[in-house]
Amino acid sequence: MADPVVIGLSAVIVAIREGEAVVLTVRPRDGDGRASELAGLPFGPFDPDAHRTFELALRAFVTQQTRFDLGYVEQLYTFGDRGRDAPVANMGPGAAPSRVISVGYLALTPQAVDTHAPDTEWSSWSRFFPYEDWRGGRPRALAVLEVALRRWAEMGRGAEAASRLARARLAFALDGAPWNEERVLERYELLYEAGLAPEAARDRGEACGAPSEELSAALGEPMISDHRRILATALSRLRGKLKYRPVVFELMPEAFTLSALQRTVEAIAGVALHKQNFRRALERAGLVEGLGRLETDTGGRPAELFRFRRELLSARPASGLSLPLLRD
Amino acid sequence: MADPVVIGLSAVIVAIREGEAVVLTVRPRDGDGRASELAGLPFGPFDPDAHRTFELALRAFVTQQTRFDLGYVEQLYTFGDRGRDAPVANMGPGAAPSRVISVGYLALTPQAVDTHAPDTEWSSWSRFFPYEDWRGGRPRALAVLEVALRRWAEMGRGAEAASRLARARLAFALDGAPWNEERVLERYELLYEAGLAPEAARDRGEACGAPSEELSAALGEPMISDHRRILATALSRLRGKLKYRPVVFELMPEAFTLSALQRTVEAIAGVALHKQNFRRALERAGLVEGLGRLETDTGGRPAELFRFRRELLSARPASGLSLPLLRD
DNA sequence: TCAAAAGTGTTATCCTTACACCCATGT
DNA sequence: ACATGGGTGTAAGGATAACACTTTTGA
Repeated sequence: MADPVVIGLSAVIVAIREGEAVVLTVRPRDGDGRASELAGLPFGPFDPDAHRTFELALRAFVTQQTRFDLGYVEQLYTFGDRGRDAPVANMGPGAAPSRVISVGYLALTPQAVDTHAPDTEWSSWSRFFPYEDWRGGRPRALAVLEVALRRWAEMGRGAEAASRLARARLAFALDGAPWNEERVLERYELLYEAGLAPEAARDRGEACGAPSEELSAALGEPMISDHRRILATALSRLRGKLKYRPVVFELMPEAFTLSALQRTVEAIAGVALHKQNFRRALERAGLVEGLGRLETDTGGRPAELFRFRRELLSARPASGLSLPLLRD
Repeated sequence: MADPVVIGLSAVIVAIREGEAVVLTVRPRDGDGRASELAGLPFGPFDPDAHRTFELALRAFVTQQTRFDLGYVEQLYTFGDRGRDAPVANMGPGAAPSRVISVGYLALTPQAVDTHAPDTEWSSWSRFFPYEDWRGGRPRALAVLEVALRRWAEMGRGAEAASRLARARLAFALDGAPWNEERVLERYELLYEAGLAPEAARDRGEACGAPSEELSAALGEPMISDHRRILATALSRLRGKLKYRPVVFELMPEAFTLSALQRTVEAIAGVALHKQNFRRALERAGLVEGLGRLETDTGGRPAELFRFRRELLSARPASGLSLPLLRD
């Protein structure tokens, strides 16, 4: 009756490095030891006999695979749709399973330590989602995508065309629609549905009709199997959670300046924030406490160092940060 | 290496009935056809060959098991910890799997139709979580739990005692701490950890030290395997989501009065709301549109009927409702 | 002395909260 | 007439968004 299934675990491990949000990626090797062309997330099979919980299993294999110790971890989503490439985990020569289900996890860490593990590196978000960064104003990639999306919309029959256009407008802030930074997954899925994301053609088993260099760059780099979908899910979740839970601090060192905190929030949310209003909101929330010490090498006037009042986590329905947008 | 695992699907199907939030429960039968003493959620094995996605599989088995068609569905969480009873799904006489992983889903439906399926019924939340309903002020069950929780806290050694007390205070609004309706899962897990929830003793394989009638009633009815945990996850998610996505409307009929809408929100959130402010917030959000028609059998002045402007779902970053609390 | 980045003050506006009151129907 | 529930107005206080300005360092 119900066939057994193999469970895989995938980890989106996020850190901040030089003001950019980065993700730990790997290049898995095939049987002949050749590294894959595409990057992927750290992933591994879940062995129910060896581990009591998913989370323990995840921590174990990530440490083993990337020599990296996870801190904050949360479950994201369980991906099980057919029609997407199954992860090619190294499961030895047992009976090949008919289906791989993967449980995605989001992990946050305060320092993007170089792991020196083979085939492992920190990659910027924008490598995979070049259109998600609005810190410097509307990203150029969007102009390129807009053309392709409109063409796709026009190809719809009857009411389909209008509906496609409406969805594209909303997701990608076309024709003056407001940008919503949380809808990362929606945008990725639209690009997938429109057949623009290279993964779509690959999953259908078709050769992709090589898009222009420019369009390829605007779409971002594809990843192994459904890993870019998992990454999009992680970014959506993280951008949303930022606002109602104090998760940013999991990405910060013990002591930090308010500007560094703001740059971190901006890197995650992909939008520029209003300095004073950001600080006022922080202060009102009481999330942070001055240390009296100063950071001197800021390039200008020294900045006071602050710490997250971690004790609040257990002491209050601690809320997240508001994102006072900076208009441009 | 990685042993295969069987995946089960569980559904928390929520509706509103006579102003109460209700959940579809079943009483599974064992081999001899005897119905279980405990209620459970509808659940079934996931057959990867028969179904392309989890969601399709879920819809199919729920319809088959309860004769009920699901509308709104979202994935909740994937539960895989060892140490909790595995669901006893009817999987025929194949090789017994070593572990069952269950993917929980939340479903919302506008009418609590009687399904007339055998062993299936609509149960009020409060049967399983009597302390979660603050609509009529602080629930009496909390006074009973408070005594038991303080006893548990005192049993901790050293700093453990203080930490237990602090956690209990926050989760259960003791000593003047504010009530946070979203922390349903946290409360359930605290009761489980404290050994108060009957499931805890059962999972440890111990006989439970029969608590008083009164305490039992305050703790709520236990469920099969980890279903009460799944239910708590669902309630937490739903209470949170209410505030940032217009999900309530999935529980309403096409046309409804504003009071009925408010009663629905109150039933889900378990708190009483301020009428005028609730309406003002609704109006500002523009979520709802008057139909001009009136509902006459209200018991007083007839009320105008409204409809949810469903077109907004695709047209805007539609937000949820604010919960303007009514203080008492 | 100037650039660069830190940090402060102030205002108009909007939203939230809280109060009290009027309206239309059935019995 | 009155009980019951539907529906409205308005003012105080707090949060947000937007403005421009001062301070402290290194080069």
